[in-house]
Amino acid sequence: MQKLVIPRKTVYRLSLYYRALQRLRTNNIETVSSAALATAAGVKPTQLRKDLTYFGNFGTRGLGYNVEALSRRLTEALGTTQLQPVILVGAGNLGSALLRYPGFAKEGFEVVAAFDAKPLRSREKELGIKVLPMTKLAQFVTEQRIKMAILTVPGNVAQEVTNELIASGVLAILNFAPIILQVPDNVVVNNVDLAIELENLSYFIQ
Amino acid sequence: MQKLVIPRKTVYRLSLYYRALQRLRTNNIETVSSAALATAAGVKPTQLRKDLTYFGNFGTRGLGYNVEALSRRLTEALGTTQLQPVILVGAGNLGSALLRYPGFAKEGFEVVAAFDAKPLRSREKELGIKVLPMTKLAQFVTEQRIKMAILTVPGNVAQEVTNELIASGVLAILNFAPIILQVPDNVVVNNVDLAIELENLSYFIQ
DNA sequence: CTGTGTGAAGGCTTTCACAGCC
DNA sequence: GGCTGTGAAAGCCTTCACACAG
Repeated sequence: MQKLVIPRKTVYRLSLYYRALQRLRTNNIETVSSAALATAAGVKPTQLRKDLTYFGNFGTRGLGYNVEALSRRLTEALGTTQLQPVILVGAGNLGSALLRYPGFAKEGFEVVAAFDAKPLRSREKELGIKVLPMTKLAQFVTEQRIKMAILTVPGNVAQEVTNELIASGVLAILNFAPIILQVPDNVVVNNVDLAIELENLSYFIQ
Repeated sequence: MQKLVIPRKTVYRLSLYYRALQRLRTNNIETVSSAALATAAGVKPTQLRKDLTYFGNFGTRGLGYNVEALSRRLTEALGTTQLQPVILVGAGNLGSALLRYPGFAKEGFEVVAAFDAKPLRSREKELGIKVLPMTKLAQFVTEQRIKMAILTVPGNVAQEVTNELIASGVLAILNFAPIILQVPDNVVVNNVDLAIELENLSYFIQ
């Protein structure tokens, strides 16, 4: 399966489809048309169908898609079949909140450890997880073969921490720091910048 | 100025440029080349220049851009010249963290009120803001002419709350609920879905 | 007759190549 | 010489139109 051929945007939408399918599953719906699923995912039906053809033909003409089967195929494609361990670096305001956020576990990610320059912060409420000092970071990542990290450190140390993560073997970073991280080609970064999202909205309501 | 001509992606990148410019400003750098600014913003120099031409010519050939002037022009374009009041709906884990998050204020947004179905939660630590019951939402939005809202309610009530926001006059929503909101054409929604971002990363490290 | 699968067309963005100005 | 500004080309993604299967 040559996954390099699949457009980035398609991959992103696969997650949207998967989400929508989960809702259908909990409602015990067995079959869904591209029109219905597309609406739930916020895209056009033709786009949904086109996206799915990158992975094969799962639909039944005249009927639609089997929710269960399509759902399973998407987890395979996304690589979320087995639980993926993740670490979180920077247990400040945002970091702590994310540790308590149930959304990750629900989607198959387990935050296995958190790191902070001042690990004593952990007192402030059971986060349900150990907060380790930064000095333990490299060893932990290497030994546990961690591949994914959530980065919620201040912008001025983000690049430095990133370098350490990459040196230890991390391949994917979800970055909340308001900085463009410089990383080698084999490392993927997704940026979530809350202030920029607001700023962007602000443009459209002028 | 016909702003409808400007590509969405360009608008988004303007924020990145603005960010990078702020850093240069604090370092008292007066002039910057498209190459340097592009690197800081994570884009190609030609793209940066192309993006800027949508707003006019600010560069000096052979020299670069004046940091101060370009910076000012970008705030104008983005509509962040004056402080924009924002409300937050849903003061749970994530919502509370965002209330304490300094990033918004730093970029010119003031969260003027928070709303929650169970406003008593507010006790849990001074959030530095009143948490009002949902019953006060419509009146507040109307009276204060609020245009922007951050939505951090559970997915199953997100659409319902959205309808209320829109009916009261909100035009832009930063949505953290894992749902595609159905809104009229004159309303803008930006989605931030943390689980999907992780899922997306997971695909690329297979 | 309904709804998928898909080559082809269309539209949008990015990148190139180079003219133009300091 | 250095760096911006920009039409033109290339690339990418979305949408259309319709063949085809149940």
